[in-house]
Amino acid sequence: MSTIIAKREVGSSNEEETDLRRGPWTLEEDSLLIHYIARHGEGRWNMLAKSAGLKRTGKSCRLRWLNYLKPDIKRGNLTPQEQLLILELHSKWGNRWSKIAQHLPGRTDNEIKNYWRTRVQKQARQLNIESGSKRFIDAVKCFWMPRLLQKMEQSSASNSPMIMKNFNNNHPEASSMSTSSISNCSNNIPNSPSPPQRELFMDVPNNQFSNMSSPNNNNNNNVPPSSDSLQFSSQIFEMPQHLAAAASSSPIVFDNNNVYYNNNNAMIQENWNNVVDANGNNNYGGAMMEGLSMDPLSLMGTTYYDIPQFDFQTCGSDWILDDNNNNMGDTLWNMDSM
DNA sequence: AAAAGACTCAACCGCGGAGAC
DNA sequence: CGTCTCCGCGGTTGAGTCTTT
Repeated sequence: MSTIIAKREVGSSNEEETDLRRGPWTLEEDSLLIHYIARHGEGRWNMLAKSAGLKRTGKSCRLRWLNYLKPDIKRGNLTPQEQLLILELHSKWGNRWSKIAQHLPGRTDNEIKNYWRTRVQKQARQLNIESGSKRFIDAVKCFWMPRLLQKMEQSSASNSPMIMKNFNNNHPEASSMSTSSISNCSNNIPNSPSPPQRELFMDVPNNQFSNMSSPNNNNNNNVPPSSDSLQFSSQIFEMPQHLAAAASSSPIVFDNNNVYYNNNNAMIQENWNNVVDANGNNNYGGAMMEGLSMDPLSLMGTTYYDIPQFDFQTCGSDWILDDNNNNMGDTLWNMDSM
């Protein structure tokens, strides 16, 4: 319900009293604003408000236009890609909402800010983690972002084998995401028991390894890669189609020698040396096992996982614990709630 | 079905920077 | 320089809606 306030304009010779409306905009006001901007363009908001016959402040007009009426504004929930980008950019720039919004076409700073406060900070509250703290940033990087990626992969795998391709095309800025923003995940994370099962998680930049994947590691971030760390240096990683199909429904699990995946509710273990692509070729053996760079040209095939400068390593699903030693991984970052 | 609590998001507020005078 | 106005940003509010009890 709109209210009307009386504003006394001090400085005016006759102390003109202007009635200014506040609160929700009416259709009529929207129409006035849209038509005025269509004719005269935006900007000079105070003058615009008067000229358009709107009893609103220039600020209010600007906000209404930029956050709601502007034609190119996108409606609907943020996609996982957009959420990932927000997390990434927020880790870089903090609460610079307008700057972040510039990288999400059609999304407003207000929308992003609301998303952050209502979704992201809510998760932090539930975990008794101070949002913005190092620990919270770690959790975002090590759990939320990987799971967004996983979700993106799953949805992409079911629609198209070109994992991440569309994401990169739609978000060229994402290709400049730095691995450093997804680094050093373990500093404030409690030590974890040895993971009984490993999922593929994006983590750790080149030459930096955390203790998240190995019970043998200490807190030194620069310890050498543990035997169960697996790192992809290449940006192009071909996934055989049967694995891509498996990945569309449940996580694929890697270790040094094998890939584990779900097939009709049976856990399949396949040695990398036996994994073949659609042409019957094995491109994965030694290179994959050693976590070495793979030649993209040799991987020309049918299915690609185009990973935007992210590195991966295996890690346990229970390595991150909250203050009560509950497994955050089980309870947090429920992507459906995002 | 109703009340209470939780959540969402459009809109407002205060502040600071930029530019004009 | 100092003052004023405009603009844009980030923080906050609160009405409406949804969910839970």
